[in-house]
Amino acid sequence: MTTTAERRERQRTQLIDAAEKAIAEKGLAGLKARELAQEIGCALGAIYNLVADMDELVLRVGSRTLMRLDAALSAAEGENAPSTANEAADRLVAVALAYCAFARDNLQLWRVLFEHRMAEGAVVPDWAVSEQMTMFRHILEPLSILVPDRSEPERMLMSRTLFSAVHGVVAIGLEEKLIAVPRRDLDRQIEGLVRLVCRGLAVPG
Amino acid sequence: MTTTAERRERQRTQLIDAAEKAIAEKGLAGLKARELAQEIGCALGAIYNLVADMDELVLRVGSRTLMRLDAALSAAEGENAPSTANEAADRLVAVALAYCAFARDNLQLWRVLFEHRMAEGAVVPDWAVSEQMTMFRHILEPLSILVPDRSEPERMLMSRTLFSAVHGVVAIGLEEKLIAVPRRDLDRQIEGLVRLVCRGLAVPG
DNA sequence: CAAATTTTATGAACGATGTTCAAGATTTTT
DNA sequence: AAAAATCTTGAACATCGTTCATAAAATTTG
Repeated sequence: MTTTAERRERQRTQLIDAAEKAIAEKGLAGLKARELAQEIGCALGAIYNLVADMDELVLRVGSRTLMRLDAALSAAEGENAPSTANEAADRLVAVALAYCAFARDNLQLWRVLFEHRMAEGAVVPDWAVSEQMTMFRHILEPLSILVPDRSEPERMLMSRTLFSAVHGVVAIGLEEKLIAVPRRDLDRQIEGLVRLVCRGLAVPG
Repeated sequence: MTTTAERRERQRTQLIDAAEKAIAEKGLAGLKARELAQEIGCALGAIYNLVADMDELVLRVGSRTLMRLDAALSAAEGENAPSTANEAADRLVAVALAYCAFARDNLQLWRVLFEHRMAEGAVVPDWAVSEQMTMFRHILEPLSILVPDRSEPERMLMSRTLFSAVHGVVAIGLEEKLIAVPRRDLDRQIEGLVRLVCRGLAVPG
């Protein structure tokens, strides 16, 4: 016997599945309430029993994307923690390249993480905000090898900066409004930037 | 006596003015055809005699934003060209900080440059694409002082990478979905990144 | 177990939106 | 001045997300 709550939860999952698929295939603008309703076989209005509005649906899809991104970066990190400066640099390069690969392979879903804006006046719920810090974690560990003399808050800020820099190169490299950058060149740019930063960090301040 | 063409051109300018103001105040989502028509005192349908569609209007506003951005970066460059590595680094820092300041002062308009997506199937017109390369120019000159041994195409790619990196820091720093970064901290992050890269470039390969 | 009550599902209707187009107003040409 | 070409108008259209009275279903109660 399936309770009402269970069925509802299953339907909510179906809804997010359908939304994820729609965004992946057609972008954020291709997310239509009516198509979702048809896809999961419910009435149009029933969607609003599963989520408050489309914004929440987009946030839930974004949450999934962040989870998968985190898993992809973790996979790129390999087994044991870096112990030398060279290993730390290699680790940072591997994570950065994994970020780029994920963005390329999940272009539309990845874009939603940064391009989506809430409706007028609405605020991003707490659970969605707290997830966002996940990504910096992958950079913090290698950094503590590279610059062990800096304080933890300093390294935190450096993590954010380094992540943002790589993110920028990926974002503009994958922006097809500009001249497209070939895959190899983009990877080279990213590796070059990360190694450059590591070299700069190695030089005494 | 004003010819029809002149009046039309004036109205087109009014339309872009109104669109620019609307985006600056309320963001891209606050751009409404009916409000624009009311603002410039014409019928709703008349807008489509001035621009093909809303996409073109957004591109024209973006073109203006790019012009102003270019002017802001030029102003930050000062008078004479850098001749030493230190001067080149200072120049790059100044340009990067000017980019950040412009983005902050023109947040909504600046965002449109990167967030706007054309309608399904539509392609970005050539004039809009060619404008986009403007920004890299401000970085190329200092780079030729910093790394005179690299080839011009190589420096071109490095310009793009450095611009993208700074852009990323600014973009994520100004993203209010994440925890807001205080103005001073963001400026420090940017200066730190640029100086780090310059230091890395100074070290022999 | 049947009746009453609460909860849920439905899709037509609403208010916005960008865009189109037949018809009327205006300008230009003859 | 008449005729032709052009421009302007705003109602109408197609799509959106969202709401809500009503019907269906599930649950609680007697």
